[in-house]
Amino acid sequence: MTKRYYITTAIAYPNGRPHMGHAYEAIATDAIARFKRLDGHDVRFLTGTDEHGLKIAQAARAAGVEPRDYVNGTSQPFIDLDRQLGISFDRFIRTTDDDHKALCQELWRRIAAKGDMYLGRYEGWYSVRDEAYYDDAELVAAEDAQGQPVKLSPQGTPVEWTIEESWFFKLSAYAQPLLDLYAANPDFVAPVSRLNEMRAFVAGGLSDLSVSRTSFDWGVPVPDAPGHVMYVWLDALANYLTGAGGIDGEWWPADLHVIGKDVVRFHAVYWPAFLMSAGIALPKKVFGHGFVLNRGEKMSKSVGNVVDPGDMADRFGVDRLRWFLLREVAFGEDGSYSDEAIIERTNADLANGIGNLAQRALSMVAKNLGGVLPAPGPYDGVEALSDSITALTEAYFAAMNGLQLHRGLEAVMGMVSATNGFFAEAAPWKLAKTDTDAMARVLAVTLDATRRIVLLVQPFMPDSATALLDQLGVAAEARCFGALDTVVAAGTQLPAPTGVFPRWSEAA
RNA sequence: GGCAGCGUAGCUCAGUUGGUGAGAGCGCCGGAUUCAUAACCCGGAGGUCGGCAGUUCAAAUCUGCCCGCUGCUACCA
Repeated sequence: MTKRYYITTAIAYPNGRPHMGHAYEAIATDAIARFKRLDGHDVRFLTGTDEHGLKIAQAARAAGVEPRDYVNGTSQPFIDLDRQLGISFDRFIRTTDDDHKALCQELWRRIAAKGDMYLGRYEGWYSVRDEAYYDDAELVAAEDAQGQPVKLSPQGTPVEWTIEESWFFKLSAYAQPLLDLYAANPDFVAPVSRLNEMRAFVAGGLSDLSVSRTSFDWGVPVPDAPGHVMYVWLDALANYLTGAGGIDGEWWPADLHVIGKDVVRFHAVYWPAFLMSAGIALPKKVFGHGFVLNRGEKMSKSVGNVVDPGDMADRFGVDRLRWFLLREVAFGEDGSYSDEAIIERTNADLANGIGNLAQRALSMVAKNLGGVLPAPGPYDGVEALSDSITALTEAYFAAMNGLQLHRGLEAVMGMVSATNGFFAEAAPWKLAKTDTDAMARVLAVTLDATRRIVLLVQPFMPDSATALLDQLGVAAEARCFGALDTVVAAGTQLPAPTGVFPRWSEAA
């Protein structure tokens, strides 16, 4: 029976254009999904957009269109970006999808049936103009026409203390169950620093959660409660169930929710509490990745450093961008990107490293052996190389299974370095003049090491890896990790080699 | 304010329970080489291990204080 693996990204809020953070999360999650597929799992990969809520309704109104039409337009760029970046999702869910809305209501009914929903009052500073509540801390001090001090919303509109009817979820009842969950399964939230934060937060006591609103209607209607729409997070989190095939979906529970560090609480506290209440299994793991910053700064229009990830991919190439983000940024930590850093990193790793390794060995086979792949055989350093490759392959799998994507690539680069070292030491270009049999063996050993390297790099750079595997004569059915030890048969005719990773020069 | 973490070569970071002269990658400089995408290979320079004071025969590694940074959280107004 094939192992199954259900992985998700957070769903994006399409009230603007996708930015680098979306691209980063999609790429990282895609790499994990591809890794699992190559590792023999039957994978379900879900991503999408979170289309309900007040802000969308406001944006639609500002644009003079219906919310539904508005999100039809704004979710499309996210889909387009995913396709451009080679994101191998199985479903792009939109919370406005009919099956999702039905599921939300079913989830609500289950929670209500458990007795965890009650009607109460939600109080706060409300701006009629904005149709929004604000925290005390968000208000700004100002003066009215009489010079009296008043508080205004961040938009400068008047606010008044307002009480509205709201359904509440008995989150307070789940503090201990959540603490038990963290204790029994310390891997539930990663990195561990996030788990510790959640534990501290929950240990401090939980208040019940307001999970419906009557002040706007762009959301999923609460069953049997006219005028109420669901709290957007309840709606949004439920997408993982919808994407699993329904409330008792075949893909549930999820193996991994990949999310940004800013929404860890929703996924590590609220979500499991909702699920426990509804009597549904919990996801296995929640991973909060860091943010990628443009030259270490948050993108902002005033700083003028807003970067369109699609433009970036066009300029550098999708695989270069994917490689950079996953190799340079420690997965789970914040990272920084810039043109210079991307060029430097990818030139070093891809052009000088993997690409050059493949090219130097392949071109010798082409020139000296008519492009016919020779058989590997003994030579000084072959065993040491083999040992090194084996150890680093293990390191790669350990890192990948532990979601240390950057460590996985570090191991791969170690393999590249070891292979280049072997090649330089054996100097097959000298053997070409003295011992062509030895030369052939050395080239074959080098190419097989290269084959292993490229196999492992597939989750990160699917297109480039495919091109390289074609050049290495690797059959389409011999590209999964189960075929790592399947050496390409000697005598295979290889195509004429062409560089896959051209060196980036400033002239370009 | 509380809790947690961090501050090590230009950059990103490793550095088990304190103990050979403090490391890796990238960048930089030099050498060698020519199969290859001026790449690869070899070597080198460069660090008060945030600061101060302690504990110890011995501290980047332990303790205290200080400075700076980050995350979570609370509160005042």
